[in-house]
Order: sequence, then structure tokens, then C-alpha cells
Amino acid sequence: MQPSFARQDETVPETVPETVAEPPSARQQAVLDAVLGLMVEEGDQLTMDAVARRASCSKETLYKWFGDRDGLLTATVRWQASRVHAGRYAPNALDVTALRESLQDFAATWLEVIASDTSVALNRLAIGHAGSRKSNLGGIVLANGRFAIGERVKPVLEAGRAAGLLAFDDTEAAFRTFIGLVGRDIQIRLLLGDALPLDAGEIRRDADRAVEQFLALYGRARTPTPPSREED
Amino acid sequence: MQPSFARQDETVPETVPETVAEPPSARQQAVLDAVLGLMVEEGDQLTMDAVARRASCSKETLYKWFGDRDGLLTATVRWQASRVHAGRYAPNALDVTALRESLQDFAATWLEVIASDTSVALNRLAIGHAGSRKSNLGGIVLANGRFAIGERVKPVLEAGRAAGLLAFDDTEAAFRTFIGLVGRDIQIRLLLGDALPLDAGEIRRDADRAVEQFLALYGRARTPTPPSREED
DNA sequence: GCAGTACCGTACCGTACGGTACGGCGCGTC
DNA sequence: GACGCGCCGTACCGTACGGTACGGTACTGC
Repeated sequence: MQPSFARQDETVPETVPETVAEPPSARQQAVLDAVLGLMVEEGDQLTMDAVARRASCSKETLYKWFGDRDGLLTATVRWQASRVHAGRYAPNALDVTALRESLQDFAATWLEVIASDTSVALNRLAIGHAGSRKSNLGGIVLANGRFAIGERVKPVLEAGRAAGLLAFDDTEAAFRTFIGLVGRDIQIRLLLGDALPLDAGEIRRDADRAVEQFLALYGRARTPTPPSREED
Repeated sequence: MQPSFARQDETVPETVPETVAEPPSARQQAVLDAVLGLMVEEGDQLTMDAVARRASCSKETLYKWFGDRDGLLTATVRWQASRVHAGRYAPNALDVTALRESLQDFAATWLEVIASDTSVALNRLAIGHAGSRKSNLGGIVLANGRFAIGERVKPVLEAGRAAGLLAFDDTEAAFRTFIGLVGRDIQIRLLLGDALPLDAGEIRRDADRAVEQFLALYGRARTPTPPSREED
């Protein structure tokens, strides 16, 4: 019942970590990748048998490593989160152009993430589990997704304000407006199974449009509005 | 196997409708309400037994009326959708004030809906089923939620444009920006189980802020910006 | 009163899936 | 080369749940 992430055949002798996550070993990562793959391809049929078969390991091992099904799913969510944590958006020299590019980069990256098969499958899973008590995958997804991203973007916004480029009181509110302008109804539609084609070009345009709209709302300096707005 | 919505003890003799939905009888509506209640309260444990117990009817009846579990869920989604279809937002006399109020009404109403327990539970269910093939509840929710709402709001936007109050080329794009400004990350956070307190006052303020931001982006006439923006 | 019908309650069946047990194998270590 | 161990593969168990069958009851039309 006590899931452990420490492999017994490695240095660690008998630390017996509680329920918390050590970084998974290479073999364990392969298992978690199998779970992700299965999630994306099969969606619903995420059974322990299927995972064991796909990862070429025994169910007994799964239970030894991850405790139970929820432990496996939790570890999978954490694993996926750990590999998305990349990219920093804080520019050094802060003029309007740098700020704009920084925000565009963030917006495009984030759109790519939420539009990815993996993210959609993972969010579906977490949302499905959010309805019942026990082991909130939803909380983990939120903490590593939405909230983690906020903590990386807000410094950019505040730097922009410090440089006199943006005007706002509430950083959180400004960030949420930005999130709204970037994401709009994309995520919920994808989660509900809408086709919604979203290639790289579309993402780029969406990101640019959202940043221009955000600057129009929160920009202080009269920025040289670049190429073209989406409409008009 | 062939679900039918026509009660046999009513006038209809032997129409045997295919798989499509007649309006459910009062008794059937009670059953569907039981499903909704169960969905909200129990989340996951939406079993046919539980529904039958709660609705004080036999499982056999459930299967006769709705065919199978998916049929029951589909009918429930349709039933809920049918009662949300209310309210029209198209004002007659179109000046800036009327347009603003119309948009505010829409925004507040929509926020109330997506923040309701029922909507959250229903969307969770539909999203959970979107992963697997067969009987896309997701499509139904989208059609009756997001898309239906769009069809009712877009005329307002276009009327605003015709009156010279708004400026945009692509109505759909303008609408999606509006949706983004109103909803921001609220729906996904609620679906993932975030607490996110959202009382009537908060909704009102959110709606007003979103409308002001939308008018700032798309408004043509220099509107007398009312009371106060959220920040600044 | 009697047949037919719509329905409730409950018992029942089959299966899928979470979780466990066990035999066998490869790879250490002594 | 014998032992231990971590792991694979597979067989197995218990239960929960979708779906069906059936007896009992109330109501309707004749």
C-alpha cells in the first residue's frame, strides 16, 4: 500500500519515503510514458493490464512502484508536468519590443501545450477524477499548469510595469485577462472533443493577436502597433 | 435496444421513433432530474442502480425508456440544455448604453451558468466521455452550450456594428474575444476542482469588467467610460 | 370480474477491472 | 555455482456495475 519511488536496487538502502515522489528511475519513466501514450491513444481504456502490457512489465511491479492506480496516475501527471517546465520568458533589456516578444513567446508556447494531445488527454483524466473525492489529480494539474505558468509570467508583467510600459494594479487580474485573451474557448472546446484545427501558423497568429489586444488594454506607452490586427 | 421517448400510455400509438428525442414526459423529466442531482452530489458514482433508487423506478424502465446508459446520459444532457435556453439579449433601441447592458446581461448570465454545480458536473461527464468513441456527449454540450450562445450573442454584436458602435470584420473572432474576456480561466479551474469563490457580486464585477475591456478593444464611438475599471 | 399493460422492486448473470499470488528467469554477490 | 533479488508473465480472486428476467401491483378498458 505504501508507494515508493526509490528503486531498491540503487544506492538508497531503506529510506522508505512516505507517499511523496522521488524522481522516477529510467525504467519508471518508460512506464509513465507508456501510460501517457495509452491515455492519448485509448483515452478511456486506461487499465492496469493495458499499462503493464504496453510497458512490458508485470502488474505486481506497477503496484510495488506506485501503490495503486491513483498513485500511478498521480506519478504520470507529475512526470508530464516535470517535462513541460522549460523556457523562461523574462527578458533582460526591457523595451516594448522585448516585452511584446516575451509575451508572444509565452502565448504561443502555452497554446501549443494546451492544444497537444497529451495535455488534452491529461486534463480529461484529471477532470474526470475531480468529481470524486481522493487523490486530486485536478489540483496537481492546476498547480503545475495554470498556477506555475502564472508565476513565470507575472514577473514579466511586473517588469513591464516597472519599466513604465504597462499599467495595472492587480497583477493576478492582469494575468488572468491575458490568459483569457490567449486561450479564449480553445481549451474547453478541445476537451469536449471539438476538432478545432490549430496548426503552427494559427497558433502564431492567435498569440500575436492576443498580445496586441492585451497591450491595447494595459499598455501605457503609445506602442507602434505592428503589422496588422486580426480584424479591421 | 431501441430507445424511445414516447410513453406508451399516452396518445401516441405505435410511432416507434428511431433514436431521436421526443420531449420527455413528466415522469421521465423527474428521472432526468434525479440523474442531474446524482451527478452533482456523487460525481463519479453515477450508476444505473443509484439512478433507479433515487428516482424510485426500476432499472428495467430506465432501459426501456432510454435504451442504455449512454442514452440516459444523452437525454439528461439534452434535458438540461433545454432548460437553459432562455433569455434573449437583443435590445431594440441600440445606443451605447443598451449595447453595454445587453452584453453585461449576457456575460453575467453565462458566468452564472458555467459556475453552477450542474454545469460543472455535466461538463465533467461530457469531457470524460469525449475521450472514448461512441455517443459524443461533448458534441451535444458544445452545440447547446458554447455554440448556441454564440448564435444568440453574435446578432447583438452585429447590431452594434450596424449602429456604428462596434468595429470588427469577423463576428466569430470578436465573439471569441468576448468569451475569452468573460470566462478567462474560470471554467477550466472549476472543472479541475479549484475552489474559486464566485458569488453574485463577483460575477457582476467580472461581467462589467469584461464588457468594458471588450468595448475598449472593439468600440468605435468614444463611449463615456463608466464608473471604474477594475484596475488603475 | 378479467385481460392487458405499465411499472416497481429485486434477484440474477456476465464481464471487466483493480488488486494479489506465484512460478520462472536473468543478474548480481559471495 | 549457489543463493538472493528484482522483475516478467500469467493465473487468479473479489467486486462493482451494465444489462436482463421475473414476480407483484395498480390501473384501464371491456
